Amino acid sequence: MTNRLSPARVRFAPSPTGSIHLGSARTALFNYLLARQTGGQFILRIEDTDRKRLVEGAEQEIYEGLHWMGLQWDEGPDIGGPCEPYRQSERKEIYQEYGRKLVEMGAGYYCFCTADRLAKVREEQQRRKESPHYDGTCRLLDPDEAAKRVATGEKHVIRFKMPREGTTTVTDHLRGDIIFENKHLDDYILMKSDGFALYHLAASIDDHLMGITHVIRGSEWLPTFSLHALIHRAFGWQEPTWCHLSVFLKPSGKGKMSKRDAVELRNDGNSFFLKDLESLGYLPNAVVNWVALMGWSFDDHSEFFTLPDLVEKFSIDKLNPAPAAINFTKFDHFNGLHIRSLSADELASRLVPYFERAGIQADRETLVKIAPIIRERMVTLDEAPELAGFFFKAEVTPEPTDLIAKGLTATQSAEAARKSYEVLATLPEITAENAEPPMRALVETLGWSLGQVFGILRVAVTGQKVSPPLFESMAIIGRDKVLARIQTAIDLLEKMV
RNA sequence: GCCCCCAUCGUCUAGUGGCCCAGGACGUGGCCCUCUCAAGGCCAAAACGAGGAUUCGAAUUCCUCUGGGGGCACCA
Repeated sequence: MTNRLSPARVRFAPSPTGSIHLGSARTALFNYLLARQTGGQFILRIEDTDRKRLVEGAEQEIYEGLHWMGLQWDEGPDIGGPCEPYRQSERKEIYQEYGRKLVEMGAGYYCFCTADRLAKVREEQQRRKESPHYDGTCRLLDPDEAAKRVATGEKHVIRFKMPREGTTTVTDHLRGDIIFENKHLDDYILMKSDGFALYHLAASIDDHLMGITHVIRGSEWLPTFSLHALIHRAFGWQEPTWCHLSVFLKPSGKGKMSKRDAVELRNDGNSFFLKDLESLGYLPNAVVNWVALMGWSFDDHSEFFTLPDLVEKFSIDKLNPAPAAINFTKFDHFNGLHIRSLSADELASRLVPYFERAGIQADRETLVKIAPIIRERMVTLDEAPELAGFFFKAEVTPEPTDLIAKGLTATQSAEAARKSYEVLATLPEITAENAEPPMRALVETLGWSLGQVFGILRVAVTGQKVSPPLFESMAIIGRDKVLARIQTAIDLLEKMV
C-alpha cells in the first residue's frame, strides 16, 4: 500500500513488575501498528529502574505475550539493535551523565532532604489540606556548596527545577493543547539516591536517544506530561508526538481495573491478563481485534479486523480520548467471528492443545473433518473437547432417560432406534448425503417428528443432547461405530420398557 | 483537598454547523431458517448529562454546572 506517512520510531516500554494485561497489550498494539504501517521501527524497552519492584519472569512473560499477539519488535533487549542497551537498568551511567548535565545547566539541583523529612512535610501539608509537594528547601542551596557536598559523597537526589510562574503548554495529539499552571507543578525527583533515574528522566532520555518520533502511552502519564515535555525542552531536544491513550475501565464502567477485579474476572472465566487468554480459548487475532476497537475506530460500520487489516487501516488521528469500559461479551463475539474465519486446517491445528489438555487423544485427520461442523458452535476453543469429544471415544455413555424422546414412551423410542438401525445398516457406508433421505422417509412412515427420532439418535450416537449436525457427525464417526452405539442405546431403552 | 483528562443507546463507537426527529456493533426481545445447539437473515426497544451563549440553523463551537475517570512516591 502507499503511505505518505514518514517512518515512525515507536516504543513499547513496560516495566517487568507483573503480568502484562489488556491495557498494555493495546498500547503495544497501537505502537506496533504505527511502526508497521509507516515502515518504521517498533522498539521494546524494558523499564526496570525500580529494582525493588522487579518480578521474576515478568520480562519473559512480556516477550511471550507480545509474540502470542503476533507483535514482533525490531529492537529490544533480546535481539539488540542500534541503540543498545534496551534495558534501563543497563543504562544507569547514561542517566547519571544527563542528570549531571541538568544540574550544570541550572535546570536541576541537588537535594539532600531525607525521605523521612519529606514524609513529614507531606503529612503536615495534608493535615493543612494542602496538596502534597516538595517545599523547595534545597532549591535555595548555593550550587557550588551543593556540588561540594555531593563530591564528599553525601547522599542526594536530583530534582527538576520547575518554573514557579507562568504556564507550560504541551500538546497531546488527541486532546490538543493542555495548559499547566507552573505553580501547581512540583520539583520532581529525577535521580534517586541509589543512582538510578526515575521514570520521568530515564524515559525522556531514552526516547530522545532512541530517536522516538511518537510516544503512545497510557493516560496515567497525563499529569506528569508537562514534566516530560519540560525535560525535553531543557535539553533542547525535539519533542515526539505525544498520544495518551485512555484507560480501560472495569466492565461496570466504575473505575479502572484493579487486582480484585482481575481475580473476579478469572472466576467468571475471563481474564485481564494476556497469559490466561490462550488457555481460556481465545484467539490472538480476536484479542487484537477487540482491544483495537476500544479507543480506536475505522468508520461507522467496519468491525472485523485481522492484524494485517489493522496495519493498513490504523490511524492515530482516529484515537478516542474517552475512557472505555471493557466488555467481555463483545470479546466472545469477536472470538467467535475469528474462529469462524479459520480454515478447517487452521482450526484443527489450534484445537490440538485443547484436546490434549482435556486428556482426549484427537488425531489430526479427524480434527480437520470435524472443524467445519463445530466451527460455528464455539465461542471459545476450550469448548471443543466437551462439544466434540465423542468423536474420539471408543464408546459413549448416554444418560438412559435422555434416550426417551419428548412425547414418546420408552417403547416407542426403542422402536424408533431399532427401525433407524435397520435403515442405516443397509448402507455400506454412512455419509450425510446417503443417510439423511432414507432416515427422513423412515420418520415419515413412523409418524413421529424429526426432532423426536433424530433426537434419540443424537443421544445414542454422541452421548449428548446437543451436538453438531447428526448425519455429518455419523459420517465422521463411521458406520460400524454408529451402529454399535445405536445398538447400545436400544439395549438401554429396552431395559426401561 | 489540589491538578489534569473525559462526557452520543446498558456497553464499544460513527458523527467535526444543515446529509441526524442521530448510523453501526455487542447484548436484549421478537420473527424466519432448522434434526439439537449454534451460525445466519429480518424486525424492535434503546443515547446526544443539565443550563446558558453564538448562529438562520448545534450532538457538533464557547461558558457554567453536574457526572465519571486519572494523578498528586527516592513506582512505572
